[in-house]
Amino acid sequence: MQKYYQKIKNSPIFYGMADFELDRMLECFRAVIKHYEAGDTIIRSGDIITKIYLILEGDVNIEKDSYWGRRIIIQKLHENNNIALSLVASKNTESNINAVCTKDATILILNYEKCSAMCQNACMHHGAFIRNMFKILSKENVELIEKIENISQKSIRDKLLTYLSNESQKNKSNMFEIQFNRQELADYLNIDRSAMSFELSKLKQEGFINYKKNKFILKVQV
Amino acid sequence: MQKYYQKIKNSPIFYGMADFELDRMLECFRAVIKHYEAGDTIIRSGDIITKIYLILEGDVNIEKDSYWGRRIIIQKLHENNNIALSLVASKNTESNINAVCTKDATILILNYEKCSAMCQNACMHHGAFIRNMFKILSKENVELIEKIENISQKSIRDKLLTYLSNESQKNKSNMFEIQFNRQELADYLNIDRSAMSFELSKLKQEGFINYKKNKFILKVQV
DNA sequence: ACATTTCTGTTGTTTTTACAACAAAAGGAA
DNA sequence: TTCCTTTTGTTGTAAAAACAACAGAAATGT
Repeated sequence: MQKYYQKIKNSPIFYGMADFELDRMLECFRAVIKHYEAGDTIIRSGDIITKIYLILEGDVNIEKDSYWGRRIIIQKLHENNNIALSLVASKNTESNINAVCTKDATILILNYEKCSAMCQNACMHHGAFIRNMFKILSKENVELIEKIENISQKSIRDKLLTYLSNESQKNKSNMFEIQFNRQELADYLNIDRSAMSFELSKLKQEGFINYKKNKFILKVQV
Repeated sequence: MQKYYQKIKNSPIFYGMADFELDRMLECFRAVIKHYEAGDTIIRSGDIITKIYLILEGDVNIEKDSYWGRRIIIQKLHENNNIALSLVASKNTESNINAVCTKDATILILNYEKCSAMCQNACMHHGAFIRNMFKILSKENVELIEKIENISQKSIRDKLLTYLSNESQKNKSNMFEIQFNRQELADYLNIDRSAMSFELSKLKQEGFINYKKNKFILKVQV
């Protein structure tokens, strides 16, 4: 635990807490650290989620299997992200998603149920913690809405321009670097990779954008 | 305010509060009630959101205008829903969505900022309130993920079957009634209405489903 | 009951996308 | 460097969806 203390302290979910408060919380939550290898399933669809998972290292995908085989990537999570935080609040709710480790990961696991039952009123730090959770969930909400906006566009071109425009706004610059490679971007936008590459080429030719690998320049105000 | 007291009391955001607590909260939050007519814009993209909006009556759409004209419906909100709750937590964040009244509405507006600044520690009911908000946001999160699942399917048929299957699960029955009419369902699933109607007919012919108006029977386990 | 409006289903045509197969470029390892 | 692997770009074809236009059904108002 000591090895990861700084990381834990700097994570959004413990934001603004002094060391002594953090120590108290970790104890109260029965915090444990668990390691997962790429390919491991951390949460399986159907599991009852009663714990909070904080990614300290590694990558995790939130996926959903459709009944006819196709796998949908809902979110890609990294360091400092929480897994399935929204499922903790709705008690005794089965998970409807899988959380799959895609890059060797270290996860901090907090027994939220136990703690919230015990110290809802007693533990003075609980209030700050739940406010942090609320903020995290809010942010996630905004991101999900953004994803819906992106994939709700009706053509590949519109999806790309909307996505790039959103990224540009977030970076407050018309030059920015994206987090996805081409296949991942296609998965995120729910389109065919080759068709997307073709459309990117066209957009470049027509002077709307420029790019090299993951660095993009949005030349038009969309 | 008295006219809507029971509605307010029974809303999820004030869940579990006694009358005296509710009174105190409403005062603390500087609660006001505002009426909107169908067509009114309640929140405009660019607004800074510092208040909590609770729908007591009427319908509200959360929409996003794409830069090339098309309007995307992100969510349809009704009685007991909160508008843009996720934007309140991220302080000083501009709204990136429009909230448009689609059926004459009565909205309870709470000055969250003022209250949370004043009584974060003082007001003993604030804790319960934020836990309620957390739960609401969690639920919304789960619904957004479900929408992403639905619209991420690659064919109209798969979108329909996924949506119907999810509805069936929620109703714990293979017979259920859906909340959308055909045009609204097509908007929600991001597909063309007529193409959707055609696919529904095929699914009925092939024996996968049966339906009459908004009542559906899912005959297969998908 | 009748007229009018709204909602739903059907069909043909055009446009867009997915898919497959391959080419070119970039990145790593020996 | 060279070989091999991974990523990205290109093209033709087949499949799917959007679109438009209309017909029939259901709901609504008078």
